[in-house]
This record gives sequence, structure tokens and C-alpha cells, in this order.
Amino acid sequence: MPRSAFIVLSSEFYAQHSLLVARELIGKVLVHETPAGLTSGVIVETEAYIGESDPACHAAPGPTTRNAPLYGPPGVAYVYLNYGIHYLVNAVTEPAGRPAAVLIRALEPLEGEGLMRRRRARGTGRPAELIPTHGLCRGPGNLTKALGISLRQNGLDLTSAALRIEDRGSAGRPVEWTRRIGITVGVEHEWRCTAADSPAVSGPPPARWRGRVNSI
DNA sequence: CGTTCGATGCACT
DNA sequence: GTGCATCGAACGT
Repeated sequence: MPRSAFIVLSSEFYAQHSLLVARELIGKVLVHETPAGLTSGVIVETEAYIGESDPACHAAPGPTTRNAPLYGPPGVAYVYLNYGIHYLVNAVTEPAGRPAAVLIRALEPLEGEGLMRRRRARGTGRPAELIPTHGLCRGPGNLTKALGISLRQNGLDLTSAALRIEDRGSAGRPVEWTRRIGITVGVEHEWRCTAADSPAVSGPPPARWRGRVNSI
């Protein structure tokens, strides 16, 4: 075992094809350090958005102010607000000039669960103690809230910043590919990658789980 | 189990 | 002014 098991992913990693990055990010650890503390979680769900020809990719209309990070160097965070409520975080992929990114959709909480609960409860009048641990970062809007990610993190370098993705050595986790969810165009591509049996994955459960839920 | 619907802010037409 | 890469509560089966 190497001296350091925590290796921050390099820009060369992100420069690869988006589908490969989406697959390889499963099992890696997203970390955010703030003055309030450190929060982190294992990535269990990703989606690739690739190029101007992908109608669901924010680069589809061509370069704009908002999607500028997609056209920049790989390994940068692309964060934006959607539905006026939720921040979504992506890792920019592929060489600069080729607009593409991988959306991080769900984590299994690893460190800072208490801070995650405080952030999740913020603004709602409800206690976050009722949320099961695997629900704290289930869904792209929930995970950014739990980790304290907002527009201020847009454009941060994921390879050196307080916001980063680490390889902690859990390679080879089985994955499944499905259609992307929550979109109305470009649904034909199976560009959503999920850890096969993680309870933290968002969306409807796989068909084979149906009928088994109540018998667990 | 399923579907519907309101909250909310920014970028783009 | 319109349209979202969402979430969770409130319903109807």
C-alpha cells in the first residue's frame, strides 16, 4: 500500500472521454472543505453530458456566459442553479475546447455527517435527523446542499482546491448504465452510471428490486 | 404503489 | 417572459 492512499484526481483523468470519466468516478470521493468543516462522500451516481450535439448538455446552444466553464480546461467544477432552488455540480471533462461534463448525482456520506444534517435542515422547518444517512446526499440538489456547494464554487479547480475528488483506493465497484433521468431531450443515451446496489442512488429503483422492498 | 404540483432564481430569447 | 440536468409533500390508486 502506498504511503498516501488519498490521491487527488489529476486533470489528465478528467481529460479522458466523458463516459470513461463517468464510470471511473463511481467509488471516488468528493470532498469539500469549508470553515464550517469537512464533508465528503463516495460518488455512486453520475451522468455524462457531451458536446453541442447533445441536446441535454448546457453547451447545446453554443458558448454562452453561463456554460463558459464547459469550454475550458478539464478538471474544473461547473456549478449552476436550476429550478431557482438547487445547485448542481459537474466535473468538466475532455480536452479544452470540447464542451462536456459529468454531473455528480449522488454520494454515500463519508465524513461530516453532522454538518451535512445541519445544512440539509437549513431553510426547511424540519429536523434533518429523520433523514437516513444514505438519503443525505441522494440526488444532485441534495448533495450540493449537504456539502455546502453553491455558485461560489463554480469554476474552482477540482485538482487543487478545497473542492476536490480523491481516489481512496476502492476501485472496481460494479456499475450499471441507464438512461439519464430528469430530462426531456436526449433521453435515448444510456449515459447515467450508478453503483449497482447503493441505497444512495437517486431516482426509481431498478426493476429487479421491485417487490423486494417490503420483504427486507 | 403511482402521479401532480408548488417553491424559487437565473440565463437566455 | 419562458424554461429548466429538482425536491418533497400531498394526494389518488
